[in-house]
Amino acid sequence: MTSFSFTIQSEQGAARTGLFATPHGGVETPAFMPVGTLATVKALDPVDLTAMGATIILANAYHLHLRPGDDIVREMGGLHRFMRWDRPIITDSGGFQVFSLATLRTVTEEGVEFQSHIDGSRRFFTPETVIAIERNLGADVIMQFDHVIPGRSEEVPSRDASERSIRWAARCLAAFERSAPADNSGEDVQALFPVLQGGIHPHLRREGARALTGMHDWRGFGVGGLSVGEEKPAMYEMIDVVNESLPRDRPRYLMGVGFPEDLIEGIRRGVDLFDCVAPTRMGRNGAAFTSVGRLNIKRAEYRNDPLPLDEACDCAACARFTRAYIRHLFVSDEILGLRLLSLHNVHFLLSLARAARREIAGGTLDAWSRDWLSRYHSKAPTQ
RNA sequence: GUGGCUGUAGCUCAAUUGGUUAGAGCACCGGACUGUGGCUCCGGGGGUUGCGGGUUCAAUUCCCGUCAGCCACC
Repeated sequence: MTSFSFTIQSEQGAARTGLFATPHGGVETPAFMPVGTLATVKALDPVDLTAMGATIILANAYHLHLRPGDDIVREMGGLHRFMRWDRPIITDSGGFQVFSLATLRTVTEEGVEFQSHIDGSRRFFTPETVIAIERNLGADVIMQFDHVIPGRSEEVPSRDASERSIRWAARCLAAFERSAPADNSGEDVQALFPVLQGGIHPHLRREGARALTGMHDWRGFGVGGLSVGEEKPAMYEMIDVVNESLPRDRPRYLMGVGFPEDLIEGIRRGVDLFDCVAPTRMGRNGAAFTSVGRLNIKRAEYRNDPLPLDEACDCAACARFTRAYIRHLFVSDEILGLRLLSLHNVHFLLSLARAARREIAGGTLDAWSRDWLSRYHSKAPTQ
């Protein structure tokens, strides 16, 4: 198994299971990747993540460049050694920050000038500087610098951002190839993924896919610019379009998604990799995913509830703690509460992806996902 | 015992010196969060203005009494 090979193992409809190989080990797909923007999945230890079965996590080049600095990370032996995570890592480029920190940046063809949200200093990011940062960080998969805009954008701005992202993909690729290890045994220890943009416009997605696939034999593809404010049906339609437009034998990474229902819908449409802040962010804000829907642990009704968060869950939090206790922790602002809900939510998405892999392999994905969604939307995790 | 000050939402305080339906922050009760703000945002419930009288078209506001807390002085 060579580095970054992707082997499809079973298929059902558009959905598939596979094995994505990296220098730090293989990733069974479809997979959910917990987000560790600052080289930490907030509130969780790598030991926790390993125990839950996480095989790959995401970090962020923009944030780590600002603090502690990608030079520091490199000096400390790279991201894996720095944070003590020896399995695969992907770094996002900062393209999403072009969207999320829109009030703090100026976009030009050359690149993006950010005003640091930490100290106000001005930092100019280009496809070339971002690749240098991601080389220093040393993740297995690195994402191109792209231009993300709001999901409901009209055709003109969508085309503008999409075409700029394609030009930046070419510049990232050139910088990536220039910086490939010289003493090589032939193979780069990192893989660069482009990011397909195009908003909610099917023809822009198709044109973008054609341009990217014609540019290079990429090891995988990011699908970006979704889950950024557009309606869910539009997002699902775009996933369908992308699934038909991208090469079948490469992993497809739907960036920033998602909620449990989005994982199911994405997997059914052929997505292989997901990342999302939802489990940890919502966990810190008191929301737990359960098999019968979302549960807000701060609600008064759980004050004396002896049940676990989710009776169908076998995570470390559900195995030991009651809703009443975790609610108490939240109401009292105790940090263990954040940790337990983060743990539970990440476990929830990891086991959801695990279950989906099993169902695809067994050819039962359709019925299973229908039942799963029906139960999830059935309301009332109380009783 | 005498004099003074203060009593408004669970808490801390507003209310243009008598003028619509007494407001705000926090707390409480709900909701939102998708390539990360333990952030933030959006809704909601809650007051016989210590109590009892009086003056007035109108009282949280002025007057009398009373209760409670605090301060000062015998």
